This record gives sequence, structure tokens and C-alpha cells, in this order.
Amino acid sequence: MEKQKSRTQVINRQKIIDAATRVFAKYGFNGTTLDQIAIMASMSKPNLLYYFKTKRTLYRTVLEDTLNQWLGCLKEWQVEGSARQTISNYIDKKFEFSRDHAFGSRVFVNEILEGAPNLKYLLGEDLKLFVSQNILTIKGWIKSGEIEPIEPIHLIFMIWAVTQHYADFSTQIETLTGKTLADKDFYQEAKKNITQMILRGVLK
Amino acid sequence: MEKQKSRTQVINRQKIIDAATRVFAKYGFNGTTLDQIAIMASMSKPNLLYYFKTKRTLYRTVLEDTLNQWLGCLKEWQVEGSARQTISNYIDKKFEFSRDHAFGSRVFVNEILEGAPNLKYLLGEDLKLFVSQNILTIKGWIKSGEIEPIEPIHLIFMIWAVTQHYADFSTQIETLTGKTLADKDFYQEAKKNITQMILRGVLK
DNA sequence: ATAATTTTTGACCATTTAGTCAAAATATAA
DNA sequence: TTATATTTTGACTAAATGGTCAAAAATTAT
Repeated sequence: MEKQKSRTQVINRQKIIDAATRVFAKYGFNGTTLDQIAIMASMSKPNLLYYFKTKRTLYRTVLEDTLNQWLGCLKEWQVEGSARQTISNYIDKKFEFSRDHAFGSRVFVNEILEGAPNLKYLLGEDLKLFVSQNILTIKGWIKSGEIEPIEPIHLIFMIWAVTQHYADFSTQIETLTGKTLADKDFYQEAKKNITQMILRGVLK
Repeated sequence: MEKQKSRTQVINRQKIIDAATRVFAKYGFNGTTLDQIAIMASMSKPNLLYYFKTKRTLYRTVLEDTLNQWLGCLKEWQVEGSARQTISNYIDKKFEFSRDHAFGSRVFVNEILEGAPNLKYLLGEDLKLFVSQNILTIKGWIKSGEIEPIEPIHLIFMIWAVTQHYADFSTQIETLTGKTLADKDFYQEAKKNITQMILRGVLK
């Protein structure tokens, strides 16, 4: 039986999670200090620990929240209409999501780089299921002759790779192009170009 | 005037750099401890500090080494023959490189996630030059009608994104596919599929 | 062999960090 | 208003961490 959370509880927990997401995104679990998070959440460290008993608990919460948001986005994606429409729509959604959840995306990258010690079991279940369903869909398109006979998993990886690249490497992209992710025009152009290349790459 | 380095110096410095690359790749600068590196390099911490005065010095050395290797790989890539040949050859080289230098690649990712505080000036010079040269080459292909009129920078980003994805996310890939980067067949297949999709995506 | 030099390390220090705790401040209920 | 429960924090602790140092061990030169 979970204890009912007061208004303050809900607000402050969220404030902490938001702050923690930003700091963990930059420095990973080991590289992040509770002081950094506390400062970013505008509260004292003991107060932070009043809401989350340990650094690990907080980190796990951040990870789960992030993964759930991501899976939510993926599940929202419905196979509707042609391969062209579906893939185009998926890239679009993933691009928007990566921009709006860039910090979560980076927490995720950090976790993967560390060998995904807190995530392996989650990856192995929900995500695996999602991927195998997608593979079936893509195989269907290949059979019906809608797209080229590529190995589906690599199409999926390619889409993930590119969309995440724009979220995770924004520093590099900014240095090289002078453009920010917040630059609507640049981001739209990126999305358009990538979508065009991927669609041409697989459609028959 | 640099002091001439003894045989022991050269060997041990390299041993430390190799160990440090692995640990920094996993945990980033802040998340890595000198003890971890010392243990991985099979020596005591004071001994490690005898070769590199501070953690930062060691980290900078690792970063520079990595970046130079990467730039070396990029520069090795010559524009020769058709767009198809050149792009195909580039993807191939980048794939091989990403696999053989996966740890360096991840150190790089960590640095970028932290906002590239030690790297910004380097990125802004060598890499920027390289990119602008490549953009010219690609624009040439567009003018001559060899490839579709895409914005060159996004083609470059796409190639980087995908090749690095296989190096950086190997944990995720292993969980989802059961295949390792070391699995020659799997890697070859990945390379073949990605190359095919990208080439089809841009060639006229 | 022995003197000079380089390499290695145990013991140590100052600082940082995750986490505790009792008490103060604040909000809520009576 | 007063009693009760919740929230907040200053002061603290134990462990970890980057770095020092003097002396020991090993290597090199004479």
C-alpha cells in the first residue's frame, strides 16, 4: 500500500527529478553529486534526501521515468497507411521527442555507456518486445514489395541513431553549424533531409 | 625542449593511456577515479601520478590522442572516383574505425555530453575545416547531378550518427540482437545494410 | 662494484561526497 | 489558539578521492 502523496510531495519530487535529469544527463551516475542536483533544484541536500532516500533511488526513478516516456512515444506510433507514411511519421515523432526530451535521452546514453547496469532487464523486456513487433511490420513491407529487402533491425537502428544524434550531440552540432536545436528552421530542415534520405533509401 | 622519453616511460605512459581510455569511456571525466585507472593499468596510484601529474592532464592526453586518431582516419579518406565509391568507402572506413576504437569513441561521447569543455577549441578548428571541405565535395556531386540535392551537412551527420551508434550503443545492440560487435558476420551485415540504405538515399 | 638516476610505493593529507540526525520552521488539524 | 504532522536545514560523520612526499627498489652509467 503506497502512501498518498501530499501536494508538496508531488511538486518537490518532480522538481528534484527535473533537476536530477539535467545533471545526470551531463555527468552520468558516478560523475554527478547530490550537491549539484540540490542546487539545481533550489533546496538543501538533506531536504533532497528526504524525498529520495539515496542517490541510486533517485537515479533509478529518473531512468524509469525517461524510459517510460520513450516507450510511451514509441507505442503511440501506430502502423497506419503505407510504409512511406508510417516511416515518415515515425521519424517525425522521434525527432520531436528527441528534441523535447534531450536531457532524458542523454541520461539514457550515459547509462548505456556505463554498460546499462540499471537498465538491462528493462531493455530486455519492453524494448525487445517493441522491436520484434516492428521487425514483423517491416518484414511485411518487404514481402508486399513496398520497400527494399533490407534487414529490418538495421533500419530501426539507423532511425534511432540519427534522431538521437541530433539530441545527444547538440554541442558538436552547434560548434560545427552555429545552429541550435531550438532553431526551428534548422531542426525542420534536418528532419526533412533525414526523412528524405531514409525514405529514398528503403522505398521501392 | 621536450625531455627524451625512456623506454619505460613510453611503455608505461601508453599502458596508462590505454587503461584510462577504457575507464573514461565508461564513466566520463568526473565519474572516473584514479584508483580505477591505476588498477586497470596494474600499478599504484602514486606511480600513475608520476607519469601524469594530474587527472586532467591524463584526460586531456587521452582526448587528444583519440581526436587525432579520428582526424587521421578522416583525412586518410580521399575523394576518388564516383560519389558512390567515395561515400561507400567512407562509410566502410568509419565503420571499421568505430569498431576498432570503440573506447575512444565513447570517451568522445562523454566529453560531448559534458558540453565539450576540453574539446570546444579543437572541434572548432580541425574538424570544422574538414567538414567544410567535405561539404564542398558533396555540393560538387549535387551540381554534377551525381546525387540528390540534399543539404550536405545532414548527410555527414547521418553517416557519423549511424557508425558511432554501433560503437557507442553496443550494450543496447547486444541486448536486443544477442550479437556482439566482435561478431564479424553481424558487423559486415550491418555495414552492408547501412551502406545500401544511405547510397540509395542519396544517389540519383 | 658502486654511484647516480629513474621508477615505484606506503603512509599521509586536505577536500569532497553520500548520507544521518536532531532540532527548527512551516503547514495542517483540532 | 493549540496540538500534531510534515517539511526543511545546519552541523555532523565516515568513506572516498585527488594529490604529496620521503624513502625504498630497481635500473643505468661509470
